[in-house]
Amino acid sequence: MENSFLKEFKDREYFNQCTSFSELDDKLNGGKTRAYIGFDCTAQSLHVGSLLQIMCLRLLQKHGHQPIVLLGGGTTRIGDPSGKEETRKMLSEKEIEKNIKNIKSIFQTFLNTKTAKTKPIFVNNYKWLSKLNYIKFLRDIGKHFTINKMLSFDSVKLRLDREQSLSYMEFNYMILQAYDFLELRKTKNCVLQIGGSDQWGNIVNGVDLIKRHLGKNAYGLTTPLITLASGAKMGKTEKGAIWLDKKLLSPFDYWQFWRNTDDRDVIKFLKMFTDLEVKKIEELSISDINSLKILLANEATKMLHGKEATSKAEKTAKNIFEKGSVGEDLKTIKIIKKVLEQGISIIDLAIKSELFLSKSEVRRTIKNNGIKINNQTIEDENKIILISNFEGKDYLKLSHGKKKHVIIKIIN
RNA sequence: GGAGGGGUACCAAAGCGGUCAAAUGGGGCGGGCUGUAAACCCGUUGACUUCGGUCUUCGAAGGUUCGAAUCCUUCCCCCUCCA
Repeated sequence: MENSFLKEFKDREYFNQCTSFSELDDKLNGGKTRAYIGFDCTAQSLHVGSLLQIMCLRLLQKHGHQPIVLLGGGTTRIGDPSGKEETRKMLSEKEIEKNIKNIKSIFQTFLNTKTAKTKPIFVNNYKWLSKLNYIKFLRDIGKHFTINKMLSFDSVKLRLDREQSLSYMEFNYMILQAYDFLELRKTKNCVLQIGGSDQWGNIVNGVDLIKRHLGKNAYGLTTPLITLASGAKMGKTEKGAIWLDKKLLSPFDYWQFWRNTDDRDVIKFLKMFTDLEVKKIEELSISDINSLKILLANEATKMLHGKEATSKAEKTAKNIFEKGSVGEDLKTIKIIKKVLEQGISIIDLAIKSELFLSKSEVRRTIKNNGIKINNQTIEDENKIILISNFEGKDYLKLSHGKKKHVIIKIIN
């Protein structure tokens, strides 16, 4: 009988590859199982690109298993060459520690931290990696790895094929990741590692190492690389990364990210990134695609930022896009009344709004009819904004294009 | 260690003494069409500007010249072939 976790894992399109599906199936059916995913701590937070991984851990909990979140304090100091064309920047110890702390907080919202039996275990591989003894490590662990095989892994092969340099330090990354798995297998009885499809090689190494070193079984499970219908990779847009952190990306912008999903991706995303039952999702009518996008935005935002922030975001979106008005979720820029009595040029005001990078950009946008005040297109780049432009209210809406809006509010 | 080739804007890639803020493509941004979608079409894409111009940019630093992305010197980095 197929295990409930694995079944839903497949139903939600999380499944890509597994080292030994039937054995893993048995293992999961046997009771509470621990599984881990490693997260890179190169950035100050995680973005949507890691969301599928997080959802895997969430699903694990849902089915009564226990997730282990490995924050790669050690491996981040090395840098995974998988999928990277170049050696990464080296981060200072301080930065990494700060990143870890911040990233950890994300999991508090996605995972259930209350149910004692399945609450997530956080580990930092710096704890064990930093203590390794080189000679001992080479004798105990290094002997299980052949260079021949290591060279055949995509992460290494691609770099070598392109004649790009790969430092010895990075070359060791896969061994360290394998060692992480071994360590967790030993100390936490963690039998499963999940990861993106690009991690397959690293995961298999871990499974092999455990088999050879401990003579025990372990399993690997990977998720597909999500490519958007547009062909782009998920997670980063040109405007910046879609951060899972309200300090870096407001709930409203997060909501908008989902609301703007390509038609062709909506059903897939509903399955992947919401808690709605797969069966129900499949029954939804795609003829009303925009309602589905709103549903997706609501569900996804709720999970990260909570109910209240979500309904605010939805309301603001409705006000802006359907009524052409404003919403309380919009960024508000304060302006002193005195300044307005003298008048402020539209260019200066636009710069103040932080919607533009330079005055040149403001001028250009005005020429292209891209700036509006209270829905009125600005035609003259020399226009002076006065109190009268506020039309009796204490605020006005400044827009850059159709989607970027800011509220300018008068204060004394 | 020897012999060549190369580093140009967000990316790719032209330019190889003035007409170069630098062709072209991609990406981005704005407009149109629409549904806050896709596709398509148009405009735009260093900064500042009193719209006359001004300033900074072609790996780094010097030099030649009235004038340099373009020529010379040194340095740094990358690649190809040989050892």
